[in-house]
Amino acid sequence: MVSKTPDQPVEIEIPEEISGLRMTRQRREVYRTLMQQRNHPTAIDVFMRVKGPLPNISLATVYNCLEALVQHGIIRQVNFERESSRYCSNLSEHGHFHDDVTGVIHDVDFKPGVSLADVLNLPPGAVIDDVEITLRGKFATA
Amino acid sequence: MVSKTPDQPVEIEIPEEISGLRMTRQRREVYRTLMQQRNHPTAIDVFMRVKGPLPNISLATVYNCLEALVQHGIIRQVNFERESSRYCSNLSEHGHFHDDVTGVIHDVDFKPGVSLADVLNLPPGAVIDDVEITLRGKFATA
DNA sequence: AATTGTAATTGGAATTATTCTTGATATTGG
DNA sequence: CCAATATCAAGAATAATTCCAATTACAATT
Repeated sequence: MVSKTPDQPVEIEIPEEISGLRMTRQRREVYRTLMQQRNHPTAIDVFMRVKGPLPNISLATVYNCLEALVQHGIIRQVNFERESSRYCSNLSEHGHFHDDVTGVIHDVDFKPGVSLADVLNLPPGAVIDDVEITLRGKFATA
Repeated sequence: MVSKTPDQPVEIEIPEEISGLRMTRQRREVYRTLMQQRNHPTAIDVFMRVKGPLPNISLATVYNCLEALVQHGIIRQVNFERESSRYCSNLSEHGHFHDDVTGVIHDVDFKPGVSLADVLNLPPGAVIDDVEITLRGKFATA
């Protein structure tokens, strides 16, 4: 049995509906996974994890759930080059730093008060709906 | 024969070797295409275009050439979400704005004098090797 | 100019991530 | 409860890209 030690990830309560999307059992587990596993899992990562509570779920359903969650703005889809998409439940505007040595992805927040227009020469009249900032590199060896 | 009208795209001279990469006929044409066609073509776009001067070139070769050119830092590969990769010969650091209405991609330059670290809370010790900034949106209707 | 070794190219098969299709199940409104 | 609708599962299909084995081109050397 799972002991509910304090400070351990306890079952997260997820409402019946989020942003107009009905939470089915499958969507709930997919979303719960992303809430708990903050390391930007791929669809397959999520699939393997969700198989615990829902052994009969199919990969197609995981893809469907992820898509539905993305469409409703409940999670974000993150792409690195042409690798498998990754998903994250951190909705605050942020970029991603991909450590080429370990493969770990770190969220990178914007400094408060800066806007894109301060940094980029946007084409006049452009209305930005979505921004994606991805960095690759490594950590300096002490 | 081709008339060399001034201001028209004239055959671009491409040396025997660039950044240590030997220029074969195929690589030369692929590169020439990217120099002339600045609208971020996909591999297939390049393939179709290069079939003019080299009717027997294969798609695999186009992919090989593009990869070789990218590896040697002669061109850049640009990705939007999970769409086909696009390629561009503009090596100056810049981002891309994807117009969702027309599909056109616009280069977006950085304002002079700004550095990433001014804008982002980079993880301490992170050494950035590559930056990708992609924007999606549309143009305001006058 | 022939020879030889290396690198590049071709064409097709294979792979990978993802999407689509279809029939079965579940869920909700009346 | 029943019909309408939405969701799900399983596997087939697709699209982009990569891999592979067999030529072919090239460069250096004789």
